[in-house]
Amino acid sequence: MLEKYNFKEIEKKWQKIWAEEDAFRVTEDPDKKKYYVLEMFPYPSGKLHMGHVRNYSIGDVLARFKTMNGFNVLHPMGWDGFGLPAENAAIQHNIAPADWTWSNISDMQDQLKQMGLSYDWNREVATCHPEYYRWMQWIFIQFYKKGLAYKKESQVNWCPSCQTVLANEQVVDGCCERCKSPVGKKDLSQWYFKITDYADRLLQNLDNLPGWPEKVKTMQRNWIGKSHGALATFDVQDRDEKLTVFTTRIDTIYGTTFMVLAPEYPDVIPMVEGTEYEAPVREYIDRCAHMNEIERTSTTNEKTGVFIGRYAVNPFTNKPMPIYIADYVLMGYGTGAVMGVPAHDQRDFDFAKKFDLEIVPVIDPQDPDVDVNNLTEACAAEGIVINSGEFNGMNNRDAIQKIAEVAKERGIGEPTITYRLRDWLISRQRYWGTPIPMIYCEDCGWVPEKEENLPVLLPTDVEFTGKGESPIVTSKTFVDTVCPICGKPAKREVDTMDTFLDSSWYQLRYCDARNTEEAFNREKTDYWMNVDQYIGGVEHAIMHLMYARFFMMALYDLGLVKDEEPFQNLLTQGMVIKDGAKMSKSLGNVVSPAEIIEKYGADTARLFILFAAPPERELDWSDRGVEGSFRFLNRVYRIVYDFPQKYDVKPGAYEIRNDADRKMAYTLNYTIKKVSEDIEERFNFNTAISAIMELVNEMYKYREGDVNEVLYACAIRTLVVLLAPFVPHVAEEMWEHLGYEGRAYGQEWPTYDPDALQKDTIEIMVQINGKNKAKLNIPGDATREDMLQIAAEDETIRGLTEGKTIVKTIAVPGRLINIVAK
RNA sequence: GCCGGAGUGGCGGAACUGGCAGACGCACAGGACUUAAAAUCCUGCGCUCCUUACCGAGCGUACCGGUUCGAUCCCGGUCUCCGGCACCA
Repeated sequence: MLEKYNFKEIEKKWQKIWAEEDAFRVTEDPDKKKYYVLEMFPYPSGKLHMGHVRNYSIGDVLARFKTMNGFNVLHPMGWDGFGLPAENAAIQHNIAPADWTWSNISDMQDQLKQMGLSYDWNREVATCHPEYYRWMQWIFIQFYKKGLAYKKESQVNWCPSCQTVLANEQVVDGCCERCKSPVGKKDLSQWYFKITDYADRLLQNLDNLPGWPEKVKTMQRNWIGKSHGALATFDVQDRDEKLTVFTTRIDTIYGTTFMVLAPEYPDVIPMVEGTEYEAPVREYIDRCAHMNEIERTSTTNEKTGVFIGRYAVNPFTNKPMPIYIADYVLMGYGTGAVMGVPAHDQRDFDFAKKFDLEIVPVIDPQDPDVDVNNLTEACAAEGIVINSGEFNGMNNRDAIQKIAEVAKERGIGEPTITYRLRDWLISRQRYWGTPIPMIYCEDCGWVPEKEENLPVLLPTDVEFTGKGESPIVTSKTFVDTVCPICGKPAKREVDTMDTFLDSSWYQLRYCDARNTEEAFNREKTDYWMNVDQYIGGVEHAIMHLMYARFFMMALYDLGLVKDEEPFQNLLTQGMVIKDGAKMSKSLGNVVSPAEIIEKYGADTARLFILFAAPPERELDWSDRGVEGSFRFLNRVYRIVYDFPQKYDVKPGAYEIRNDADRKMAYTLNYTIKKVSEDIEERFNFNTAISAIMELVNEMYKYREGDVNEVLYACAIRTLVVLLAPFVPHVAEEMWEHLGYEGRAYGQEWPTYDPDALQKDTIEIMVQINGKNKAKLNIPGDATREDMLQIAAEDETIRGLTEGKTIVKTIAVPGRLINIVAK
């Protein structure tokens, strides 16, 4: 070990040793308790950013800590290799997406290795590798056979810039989640997964995930959007059609004065054909069809719509009510038809005002501020039912139950549950993704490729045009094939899978990454799964984390895994920001991990990022703060470097000779306790590190005095071991310098001596009427009675209470005394 | 609009179960070492007031109120910020 902390040489040296020793390889060991730490794998953009550094530093501390605590730790890493940027690179720079991606993977792997992360690289996966997507295709076929995958023609979200369809989850504020372009509509035949079959399980199981942040669970609950209500069926006057609506407020059905259908509602055209209403209705439908998501859902209250010339009959009042089409009704939710109750729904109220429709109040909130016969806005409050025949006088809550029951008896409705969640559209009109292993035969229809023929390889003879069709259609070798059933000429599906499929099961593949016979071996996944701790950004709260849960449930139903949930505990780390804003090129506040590692080393980068904030919170990057962490490592390095020159002593049982020894031993044991608990129970690495800093400060003070060499040797040794999970390179260097066997990382995590934490005398606070007034030294084991007696005999305290009547005294052992005096 | 979360010095943050608010670090100031600087080491560092100084007093965890011997923590209300959902019937 050199006198000066030369991080570059140290880090290079130890990374080489770890690689040579294959130090982090793990295998299943039924005799050891397992622990599976997983960080969300990156998209191989080619460059590591600070978010990655934070994510992987957190995971690495945990993995190393658990290993030192005797667990058999699975800590893998891989690449979410498919995706659009590779294809854009192909269009812009004429590079094959595969070449671009593999080169990025290689670069990023180097960067990760420079961080000294304890990954078992033997288990590395890349979703764009044929040996991975082969099993992705296999899983798709199992889902298909189970009836979970289907192809359907429908109106889909279309990103005009990415030239592909998007899942519902990928449309954010009416814009493409990736490129922010306004999303349009398009009629296409696409593959879907029946995630809606799992809506209730996805929702229910959230209650069994105490290790997940409440925030993420709430977001998923909102997204699934379970809603209790009722269906009610209305006859159309002089027609055979019936209109069924979904409502959560069947108690207001007597207040229905009109009906509204979504413009896409299938029965609209037959109802207007050949009438004077046909032309305006067709025009309105056409106008809606050409609006993009933003125009369509703009939240201005200005309602538009067209009367279709037909009337529906209210089954409870038998009154005819005009039927409209209007774009505020959405085809994708409920039934695409709603009953208009202007008195009690603001949207219906706005619509009624605009089209001069009748407003009939049916709930009286019994509020003096509300005149139900002269409403200026819809009244959604609860109250007493009025104008509703036999139901008058009921509380509206009871009426919801009662009217639904009566409707069911009369065959005009029933209670029902609706979800906001839609089926998952998984087709993408893109090249760089897993080919959907389906074949279309004129005679047999859609047929899966034979499993022994997998993988269906991505063709390389394609042209990247950037037009609205999968580039794979340009391949001369891919499309034409034969039907796996009848052997006639047939055509392959040219669309690829949404990349979120690839990342929905990678945690299973890591358990058995090199298996060429099956996606994963059941025994191995039974040993390693579930993931004990999953770590990643909160931006994946809905999409990735819900898709992965769905996959796991479906695989469970297929009998392939033992649990329904993939991730036992979830930690969502906060963003790394700088100067109060997200790091971005446009703001020019991007700090590159490569620069920091070059200037200070990986250990400093890791230490700072863990020290600056607790993991869930945003982390404000500070260049000065990094220097502080670097200074601390230098300080540690020096105190360890100085050690053998002064004392040729090994740690062992130490004797406490004086107060200084006692204080040193206390700090040492307290630090072990604090660091262990902070990592284990709270993931508060910031306070764990600050405790180690305090230990170092104490050691600097202690070594100035009369040193108990055995105690001091213990402190030095413990310091290095405690630091090993955080700053692995320099910890190993110091360990080696101290002349110990093995590796710091191979040591057992230290335990503390509870006796050393017992103090003979402690200082407690004395309060008078709740205000701090004095301090008192008392024996550490003083009881409540002892404390009160000591206080009563103390002159200072007598002085403070002189002339006052003591009303009450409170004593909390080890903490304080409070005297209430008048 | 509905549902979450947060608000503490100049800054990042700490206070874990209602018990000394501000640990640790950054920044800043002063000192030691040095020909000098860097590095390092030591000291101080919430605000206001009193005091030559020592000592001390008051205020203080977004704001208003409550419970309690005692509140950053519990309860009620208000404000602000962040996140999610949203013409979802």
